[in-house]
Amino acid sequence: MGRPSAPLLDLDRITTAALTLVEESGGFTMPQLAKKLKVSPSSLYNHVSGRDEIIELLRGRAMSEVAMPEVGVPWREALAWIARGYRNSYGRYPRLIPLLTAQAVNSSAAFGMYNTLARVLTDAGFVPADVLRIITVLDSYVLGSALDLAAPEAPWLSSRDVEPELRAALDTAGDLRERSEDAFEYGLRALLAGFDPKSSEMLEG
Amino acid sequence: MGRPSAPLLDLDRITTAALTLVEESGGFTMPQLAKKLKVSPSSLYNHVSGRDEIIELLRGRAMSEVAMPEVGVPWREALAWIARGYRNSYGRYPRLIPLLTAQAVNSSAAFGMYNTLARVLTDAGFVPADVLRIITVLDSYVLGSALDLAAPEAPWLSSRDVEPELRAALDTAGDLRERSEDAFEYGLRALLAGFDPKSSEMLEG
DNA sequence: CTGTTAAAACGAATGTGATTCGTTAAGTAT
DNA sequence: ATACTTAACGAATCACATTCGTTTTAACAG
Repeated sequence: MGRPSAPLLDLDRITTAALTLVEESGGFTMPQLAKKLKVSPSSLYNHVSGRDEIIELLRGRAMSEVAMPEVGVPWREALAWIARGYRNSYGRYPRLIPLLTAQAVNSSAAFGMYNTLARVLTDAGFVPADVLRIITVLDSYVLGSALDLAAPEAPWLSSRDVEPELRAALDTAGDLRERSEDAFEYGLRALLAGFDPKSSEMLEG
Repeated sequence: MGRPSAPLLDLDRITTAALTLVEESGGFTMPQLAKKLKVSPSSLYNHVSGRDEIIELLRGRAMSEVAMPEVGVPWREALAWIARGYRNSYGRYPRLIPLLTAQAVNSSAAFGMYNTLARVLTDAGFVPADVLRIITVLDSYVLGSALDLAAPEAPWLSSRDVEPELRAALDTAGDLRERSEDAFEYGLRALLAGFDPKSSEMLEG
């Protein structure tokens, strides 16, 4: 065939097609991706170094939608804002999470967020050690919540060795998205209430 | 060769060898596994249905070491105990996490833990909806913390677009294991302090 | 224009990995 | 002993990621 008049591929189209495949089937392969783009698998290598780079593009796409809070808002609100944005960016594409966690992070998209978090927390009066702790905690919590969202519904309902207390709890549940969202807000409230710059100052003198 | 006098394989040996490979190299393939067991790849299929079953065996192995708290301990202590045990069971084999999160859960090992959590929380006075929320939150937090532990050290140190507040926070950090452990305890304390059966009653009654 | 270079597609080939199948030999129950 | 099952093997299949050599065309320099 040779080079076409108008390029058939670019990073944006590749990313979009890959994301569609991931949402549809929970994964993607190079042949599938090529087929969706009406192109041969080897053509993809004219634009990306390999499959791993496509995964990093997907990470970037997911992270690109996280908005930072304005300056001046109270620190708890700022933290809540960032955490929600971070989680929502993953929540939009839940089946992407297992792919992203299987590979080391190469996207610099996360750094803007970490910087903002550090500034907000420092201004709030937390000592540096606690700033690091809180950033780590929020990061873990958001990622874990996103994973929960990606989990299948099944295990909660299937088994028969469920005792009454657990049964009662499970019976209050709506669908996965709703339950996950609800639990996320509940835990976020608890976390933020548990963070306290006062005790941070006291510990270090 | 034909059938050997003493069986060369069993589930335990397969699981142990796979776990060793995962810890050494972050993953395993059937040929690698077979080689480590001095056996041909196809022989493995006499004992397991496929690679996925081996991953479930690994999940079971990791979970088997979680101890439940005695009855009668205050609910916050009981929760902390379970959360730590759950996390440690993953923390022992950090490189296993990405494998486990990439696949749906089939192991029933988690149910004992969920049942215990539900009983403890119900006895503490939480309404069923909050019981479910707290279980979900703890599950997410522990899994997220384990993932954090599996992450590579690199990204924190490499980049140069790190602002002063973040820089100061990062400079307080020891090695990954220590930092992760420290942050986990910090967040767990915050979470537990933020949970309150009193407000649980008020909202519904 | 015209000739050169780079870009972007292709098909064929390679190597690895998971899994299946037919065969063989050793244990086990009748 | 005979028949059945278990557990190994080697060969074969299929899917996938990636590389390479080739071809066609776009962009550009003279």
